[in-house]
Amino acid sequence: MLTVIQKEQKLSSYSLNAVSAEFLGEQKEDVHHSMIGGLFLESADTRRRLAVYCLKDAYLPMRLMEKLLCMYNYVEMARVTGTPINFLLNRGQMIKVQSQLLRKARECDFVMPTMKSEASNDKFEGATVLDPLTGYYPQPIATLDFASLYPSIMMAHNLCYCTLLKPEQVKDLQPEDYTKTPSGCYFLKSSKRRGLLPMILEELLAARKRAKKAMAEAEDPLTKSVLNGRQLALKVSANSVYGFTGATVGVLPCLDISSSVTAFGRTMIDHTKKMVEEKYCIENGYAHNAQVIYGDTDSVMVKFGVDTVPEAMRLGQEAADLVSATFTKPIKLEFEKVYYPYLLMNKKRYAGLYWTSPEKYDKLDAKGIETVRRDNCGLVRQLVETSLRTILIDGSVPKAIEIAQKAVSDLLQNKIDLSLLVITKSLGRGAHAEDYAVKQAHVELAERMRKRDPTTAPGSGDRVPYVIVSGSKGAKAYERSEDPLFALENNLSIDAQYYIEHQLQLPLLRIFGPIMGDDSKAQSLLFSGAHTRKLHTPTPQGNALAKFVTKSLRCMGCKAIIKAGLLCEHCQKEKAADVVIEQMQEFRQKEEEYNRLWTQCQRCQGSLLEPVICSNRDCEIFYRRAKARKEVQIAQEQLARLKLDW
DNA sequence: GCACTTACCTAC
DNA sequence: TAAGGTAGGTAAGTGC
Repeated sequence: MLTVIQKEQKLSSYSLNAVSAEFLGEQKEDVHHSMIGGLFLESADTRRRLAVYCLKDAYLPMRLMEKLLCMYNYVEMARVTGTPINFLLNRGQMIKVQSQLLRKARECDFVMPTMKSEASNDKFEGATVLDPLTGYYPQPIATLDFASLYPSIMMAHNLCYCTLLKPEQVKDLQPEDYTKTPSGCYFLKSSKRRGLLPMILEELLAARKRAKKAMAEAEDPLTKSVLNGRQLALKVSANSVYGFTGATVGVLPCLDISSSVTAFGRTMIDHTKKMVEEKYCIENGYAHNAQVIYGDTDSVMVKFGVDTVPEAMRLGQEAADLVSATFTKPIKLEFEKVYYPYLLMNKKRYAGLYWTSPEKYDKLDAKGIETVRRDNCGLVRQLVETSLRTILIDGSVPKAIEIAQKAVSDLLQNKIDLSLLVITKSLGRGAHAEDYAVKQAHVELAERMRKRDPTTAPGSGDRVPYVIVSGSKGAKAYERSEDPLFALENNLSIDAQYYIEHQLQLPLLRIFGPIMGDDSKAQSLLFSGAHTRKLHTPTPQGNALAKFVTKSLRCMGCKAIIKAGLLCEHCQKEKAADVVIEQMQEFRQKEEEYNRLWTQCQRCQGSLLEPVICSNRDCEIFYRRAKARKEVQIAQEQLARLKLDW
């Protein structure tokens, strides 16, 4: 489950405790490793406690697996791509494309060449990001998107290994038999020969359509979000087909395909921008000149100049249809949503209220800014989020300023919960300081933690949580980073000034600046004045810091802070553990049901590990014979009777 | 103080 | 060993 969660979810922590809290609203019955020996030896009661801790650690991943519909989604992916489930877990995207390619190749009587690929650094030009006309837009902005741009390009132009032509081959062909791509490569048209990649993409997109439909029909929000995960996984799989052709470290790179795909994409976004701006202008009888204020890869944001959401939607829809008609099938430009109001901060950074129906907005959508980045502390994320909400939804800049000022003042008075000041960054590469060219706060901290206790220090790929504590003047941030728990235990004080100048200031100014139309005014309102004066009666640091303790470090009975374990001495007698055992018995029943469903031999109902055929020799022989004599059909009928979707 | 590089994380 | 792609913003360290 760790592998599954790390692959599928973007979280600040991947500990069993954090993940369970996120998806199940439950936590571990934690016992610090130093206590295990003592608990085991002491008495039956303490051994029971130890057992409960172990059981719950086993129980939580099972619950996660069930809640996230892992089996359903992985079985679906395994079937669609023809890839074993353990490959889906332990390997990357390429194996899926390779499997599909092999399957399709056999179907079409091709063999796949074995390439002796030498590590090359060949790069190719990617997508266009239109220069943004940054600023705050109090009027509706319509967004037009190409649906699955890269896959649809490959399908529309029949791009594949088996349709790529060498320039000298082109001479013998009629012009209507091939396409020349904007990057100067030639491909055979589908009327001559259908490419394998386009066929694969069709299947992936059909599966995605099914998932989207199921998502729309689902009622439970979690099921909905899991099905959303599935359709996104299929989308990534479809995009990976393009990625696969461009992966020079892979088994079958073909940059003629990938660079043709991006080249088509570049011409398409330019064409779209031009067409929209040329059509929707005063000269053509419209009230305003439409303006494409931004666009990235497959999307354009259009300011039609109209004042209401319905008008923007109508024009957006019309424009999308108009542009779509100029492209080969299945390329399609879709009108998706209107942003109103819209704050465009920079390339790949914007926020706005997201409307898909004229009655009311769906949500506040934010891209690229601090609220969606895991390497910011909670305070910044929270403050940026509430500021945006207050400004975009309530329309009140003064109220937003008040909130921001309060945060600055709280920070200086040590009133901010330490958990909100924790920054996390992932430890890349070898995870040792010497592997890096420049010193960084989280890397240096990991190094120091390794010296303190090598068993618990973060390793390669882990996310390192840290806070910045006060230190000597002029000390670099990497010298003042500290493990939050260590800071708590040793009563280290937080460097409020650092958090103001290096965490809050610029993100807030980037929001308030464009909205107030004046950077220096925003600067002086937020970061100088009465609220920035540090009160002379500093709160004892212990109190402020003590707020930051994960739940697993609190007694389950009275919530007192304890170093490790389930219950403080005071509550030791309480039987909180019984609850866990009860829950587990309930789960046990579900598990049995689940086992029945998945692990019975289709012929003799014997048990087996993989849901195909058990190790009973007779069954195995039966199965192989059936297959050998092309009696698969019989097996399929049997399956159908058992209502299993083959 | 400034330009440049590196690392991280995101958008698509 | 196995590893989808490129574009791009931002913060902080480094070197002049």
